[in-house]
Amino acid sequence: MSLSQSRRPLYEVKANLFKGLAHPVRIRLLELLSDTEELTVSALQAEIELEASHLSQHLSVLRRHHLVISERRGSHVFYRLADPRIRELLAVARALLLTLLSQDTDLLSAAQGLPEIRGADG
Amino acid sequence: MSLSQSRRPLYEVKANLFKGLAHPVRIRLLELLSDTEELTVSALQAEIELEASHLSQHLSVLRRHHLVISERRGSHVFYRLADPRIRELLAVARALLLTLLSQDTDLLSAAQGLPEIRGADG
DNA sequence: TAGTGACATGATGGAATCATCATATTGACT
DNA sequence: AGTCAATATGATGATTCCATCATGTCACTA
Repeated sequence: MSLSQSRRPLYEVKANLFKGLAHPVRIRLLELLSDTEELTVSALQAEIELEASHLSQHLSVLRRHHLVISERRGSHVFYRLADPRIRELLAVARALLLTLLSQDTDLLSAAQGLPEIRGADG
Repeated sequence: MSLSQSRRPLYEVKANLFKGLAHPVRIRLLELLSDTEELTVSALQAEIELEASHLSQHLSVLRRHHLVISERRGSHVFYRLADPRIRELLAVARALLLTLLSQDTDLLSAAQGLPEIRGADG
């Protein structure tokens, strides 16, 4: 079982990586961590204003995908990016999107009938 | 409605991008297109051995996310990457994964109880 | 314009993900 | 030990995504 993933073609693993990135809250969390090197859950929560358990679940997803590393020090848990390339990945994605957006202002608005954003009024 | 996406914070748009990438078949398609510049649906189908309509739906998703561009010439439809940065994005993702894999051989195997792969036996 | 090949779209059941709520664990302080 | 703050885990209904099948459209040829 341990190598079941490694045995799979790389694009399976890669899809899994992107799946871990495929949520606005998680993107936001990673970007916060891209800026600040290290943050506690409380600090993250203060930034994104999300219910604690909900935030914790997203952090859990990020951990499972090995995108972040958590470390408990005292009564707080500190999170940081698992690898600097993650920052790079987000940067490339941002650059790509800006290019696409400049090509077509409307871009993803039609994208799969954009699942309505909940909580954050657009 | 047209700018509803642009009005949203970039991480929403970015999550949407990653959502478009979050499927092994679509990753595979993009990688095929990364290698070959331009391919017909038939050619793609020959490579990935997928039911025509199923393939078409994934191509549809990629189109909606503006990741590929399709062009009909005669009785065939040609697909290519919408932007060279997409190739770059995949390359960064690959590099990141290789790093993570070397750090932890087991990597994503435990990731969210890896949704069993259907159709393609690993 | 009938027929065939190449793609695309629509509908449907099932799996996976998300948001919310309740509950459990861990550490600091008393 | 008891309590409170910080964080994580589990369960549930709603939404979204995926795979399969049936049908529809466009282009070429006869």
